[in-house]
Amino acid sequence: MELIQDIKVAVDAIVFSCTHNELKVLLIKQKFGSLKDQWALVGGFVKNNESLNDAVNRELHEETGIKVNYLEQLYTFGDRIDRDPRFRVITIAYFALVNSTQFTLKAGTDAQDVQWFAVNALPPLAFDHNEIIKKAKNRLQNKLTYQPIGFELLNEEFLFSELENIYCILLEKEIDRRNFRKKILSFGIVEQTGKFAKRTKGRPAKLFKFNKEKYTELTKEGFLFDI
Amino acid sequence: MELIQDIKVAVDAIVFSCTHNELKVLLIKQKFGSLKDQWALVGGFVKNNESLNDAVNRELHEETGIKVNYLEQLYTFGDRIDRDPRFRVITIAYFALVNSTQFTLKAGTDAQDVQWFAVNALPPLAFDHNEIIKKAKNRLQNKLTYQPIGFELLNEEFLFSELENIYCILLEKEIDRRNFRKKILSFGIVEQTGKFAKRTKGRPAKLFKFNKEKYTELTKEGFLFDI
DNA sequence: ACAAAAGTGTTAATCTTACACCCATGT
DNA sequence: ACATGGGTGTAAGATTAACACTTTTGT
Repeated sequence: MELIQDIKVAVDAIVFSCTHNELKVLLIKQKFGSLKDQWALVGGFVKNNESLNDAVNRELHEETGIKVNYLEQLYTFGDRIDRDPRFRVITIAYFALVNSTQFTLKAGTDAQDVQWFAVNALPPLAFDHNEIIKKAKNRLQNKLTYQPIGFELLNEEFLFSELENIYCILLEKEIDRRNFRKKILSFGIVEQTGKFAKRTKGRPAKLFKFNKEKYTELTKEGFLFDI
Repeated sequence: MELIQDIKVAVDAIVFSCTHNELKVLLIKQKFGSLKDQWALVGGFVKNNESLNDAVNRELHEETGIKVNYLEQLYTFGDRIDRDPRFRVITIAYFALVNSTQFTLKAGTDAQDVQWFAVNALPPLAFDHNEIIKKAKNRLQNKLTYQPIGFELLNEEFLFSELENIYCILLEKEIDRRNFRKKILSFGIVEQTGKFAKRTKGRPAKLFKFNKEKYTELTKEGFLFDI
């Protein structure tokens, strides 16, 4: 290389949750810097002695304090060389799933504000973040059909109607309640807890939980989750 | 950021082909530098004013001169901070498919040697390249079942037996010839050319080709390729 | 005429889809 | 007793899987 390389490396997290029958994404507005007053994904620059994974987790912790149930690398955005107008930045985007009922949002020290936004009604975001979220949503929808990640958006103990709802909302289509239940149960990776949800209306509903160990084990034997 | 960020950004390409009933990957041995005398993936540092995509294509061109049929971003490796002992490097890995009968290998200016290696019998490679190839092979196997990329390893005009062979080898399992043909043809994305392959033994075989436009069109209507 | 690879159809089994009524509880 | 959401079974249709013989050519 003739010139010294001068490319900054950032990470960004697309944090999804599902509430009020909508898929939501977590955005922050920063107090200082070029992103002041602009909604953006949670993220920041990677430190020299920090793995990429550590970097996302640190940013998530510093800026929002949430605990994610699932995190995976999505894609590295670095084809538009002016995606950040200040200087050349590539960003490694991660997508995360959380159960948003498990905590209340509190803005971190650098953040002016943190909020959930419906993915289908986003404001204009910093840089190429709208595009990044689009890609993440796409990956989430695909992945949902061939990996049991829907559970990560729910409480550890959940109702079948809640699980069904996740699939309805995220895949944006109707699902037959009976067939869905039959299929999921036939996999043998969801089990009854023996408990019932107290409710104010209707028949009390059984609480279920996802058996991740069982799933891992079945996967080794060639089992394929497929909705 | 307190300190100046000092992370180098590289790209690497895992180039697959399929010959002699084996999945092969393209490796190079460099003339100079720390990689002298060690087999490694095609790759190198990204230039300041160059997109990631351009960087891979440039490296492929400079180091090997091959023309790939398919290229997609695989994963960004940056969790082991000492994966390159010299300094911190993250690499964005791309996986590529080529039809290796379309050209003969010639080492580029910086390369001492370029060769195809059977994926199941690799020598020890530079850095974490063995691990990267493992991930790429995995992705290839998965993708093969839900996207029509097998064609990218073949000539534009191919025999059904060749296509079948690709699937057998890459998925490492037996395939029923009759069912396979029926299924592929039922998709309507493969068509006869009207030509026949000259051959020295056995009945002459029809030449087929993949209709990519048709596939793109069908995809828009919700068609899912699935083997 | 034989060896080699290509081409082809049917049937049983499995999986998927569509569909509607009863159940347990709170008010 | 009624409103609400939970729970369940069956039959028709579609898809997949298993399986073996005939065809065309070169030698």
